[in-house]
Amino acid sequence: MAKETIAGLAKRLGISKASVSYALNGQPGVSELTRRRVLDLAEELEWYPSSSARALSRSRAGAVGMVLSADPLLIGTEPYYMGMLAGIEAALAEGDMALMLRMVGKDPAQERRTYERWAGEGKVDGVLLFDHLHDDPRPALLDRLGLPFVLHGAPEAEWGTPFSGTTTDHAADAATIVEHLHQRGHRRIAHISGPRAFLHEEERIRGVRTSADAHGMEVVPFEADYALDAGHDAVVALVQGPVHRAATAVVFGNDLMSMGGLLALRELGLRCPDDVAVVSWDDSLHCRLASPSVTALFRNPGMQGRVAAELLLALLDTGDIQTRSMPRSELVVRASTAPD
Amino acid sequence: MAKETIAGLAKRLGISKASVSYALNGQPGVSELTRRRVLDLAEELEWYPSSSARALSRSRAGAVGMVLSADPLLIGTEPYYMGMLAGIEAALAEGDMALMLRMVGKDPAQERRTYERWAGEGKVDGVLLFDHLHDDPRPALLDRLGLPFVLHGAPEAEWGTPFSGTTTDHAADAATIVEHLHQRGHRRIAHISGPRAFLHEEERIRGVRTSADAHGMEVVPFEADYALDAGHDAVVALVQGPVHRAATAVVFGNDLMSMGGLLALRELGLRCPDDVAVVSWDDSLHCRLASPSVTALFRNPGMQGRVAAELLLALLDTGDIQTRSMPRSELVVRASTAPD
DNA sequence: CTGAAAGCGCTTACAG
DNA sequence: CTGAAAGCGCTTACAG
Repeated sequence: MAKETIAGLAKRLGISKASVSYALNGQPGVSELTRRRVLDLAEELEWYPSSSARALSRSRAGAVGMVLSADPLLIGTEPYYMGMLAGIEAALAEGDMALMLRMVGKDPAQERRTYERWAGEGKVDGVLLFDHLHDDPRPALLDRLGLPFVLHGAPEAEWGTPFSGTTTDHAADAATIVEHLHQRGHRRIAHISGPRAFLHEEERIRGVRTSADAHGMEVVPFEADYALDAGHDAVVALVQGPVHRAATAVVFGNDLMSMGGLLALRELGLRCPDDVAVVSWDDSLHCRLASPSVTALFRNPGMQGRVAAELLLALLDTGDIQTRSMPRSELVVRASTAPD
Repeated sequence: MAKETIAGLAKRLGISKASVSYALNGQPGVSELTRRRVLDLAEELEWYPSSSARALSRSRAGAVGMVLSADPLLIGTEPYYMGMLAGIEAALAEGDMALMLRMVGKDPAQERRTYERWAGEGKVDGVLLFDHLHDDPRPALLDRLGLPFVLHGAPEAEWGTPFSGTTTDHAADAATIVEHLHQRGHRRIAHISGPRAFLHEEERIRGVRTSADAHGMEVVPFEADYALDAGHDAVVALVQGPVHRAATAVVFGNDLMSMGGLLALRELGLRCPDDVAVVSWDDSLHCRLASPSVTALFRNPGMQGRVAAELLLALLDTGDIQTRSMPRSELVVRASTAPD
């Protein structure tokens, strides 16, 4: 069974290749009857047009790329990524786009070379970008490479972004968390953030401070790196710091750090939530299973991924640059901030 | 800057397209000097050959596919998949192959259609298969489609597999677990497995029974579905069963079920490990963080993924069908089986 | 070692 | 609405 081609179908049906192509692609130029005959034959033969031939003649790869550039260890334990991936993939599949996935370590050079190569080879039609950095070199790079992209989870920008992306109101999320803690009676809180190199962490830090100020609360900021140990060590450092600054609640930038923090509290003989309450900026099974279970912000990674992918599809289709703001995240209140 | 092509490079260098192609692909037919000039120019121009043109003329996509067909919720919370994915991707990247990822629900029809389409379109050169089933229709399907594949985590087969794959000695893993429990003094254990539809679960069940028999231990098998709640409910059912069959240790088929089991024990007022010890067939952060922390089998998903990908690369390259058996997994002993 | 040419399997003006 | 033809950018015998 030699591989069928469009020429083969045309011959079988006694029509031209062009007609087969038009029929296949839902374009005008063929009668309904002919179209049906083509479609039926393709289905009967279980035949699909060659994606590489199509890509070559259309100058369109039919795929979008995604580089996961975090520490593989972190990625593996961060349910956030998988949830997002599922959402992205679902949206892309609906838009008939394949997902090309590349995992590189925390190596910016590798990520850059991947984009250069993808662009040069025409391997993908666009890419999804995460974790917007200060002076992020990637947007300029991708522009230069002519590779369309969507930026996921960018802060709500005052500076009129010249690119597509989903935006999250991190200040609103911060307010949700801070207000919850205020309501629970906390007046001094610590905020263990992820690296400030990420724009969203800057925004969160600012948001927490602003909201705390508004409620007459004090905030101790602390920069960490999302790892379990980082959360642990941050708590140890905080507790061993000057007593007069002791916080009664700690907000962690992700679920892993929250878990590390919980371990540290236990080691230090502090009880949660009685001595120190805990909130995680990401929800996950870890938060649900921990004891005490951890109050967490549900950011709906699946939905966020889906929307980002849809923006990219739209960008590729129509060239429309647009931003979509994500709905405010919901706080899932659990035992770690329970009123005594 | 019009997109460069091989013809452009040839003209710039005053040589033929063929020479450029030979130079690029490390094939004989060009002088070293010419080769260098071509390579240097390509690098200077930051130029890469079009992947679709290459794919079309070579009849090779330069990508392999992977369908994740488990429940998205499960995938998101199962660190096993991400670890494996990282290993796979690393190996593929080294072999200059792209990874095409597709996530479908627990819908066999969707998975099948994905393969049909990938094969028909020539979108991927091969696929990676997981979770070998009883009477698995996929190998025959892929053979019919002419899509090379590697089966990951197949049991050590007596029946001379006609296909490439990594094999795991599940009986040996079972022995590791059972012997550990025997040593800890347990004589009656329960084994909450995943679905028996998976060959590896059958093997594990058999292995546990064999090893238990050898040590004069009794086993209560229980089939579940890997979900958190399934682990929970299984424990409840076991505990509420006939008293004379009460087990002093429970082996869970994965980490999620172990967590569910732990929750159930707590609800039932049973202490772990004092009343009931727990072992998980997969290690993960969950096992490390749970209280008590859970003794678990470390199966090294990253390495397994890497090997599976390497087998696929070899298969695509040379057509060599081979199996590679994975090293025996290591048991990470933690509090859930600690001697009192 | 090099050049001219056919071919991979589609898409898309263009003329009828 | 249909057919003949060029073109997408490579690879690969083939003849020199």
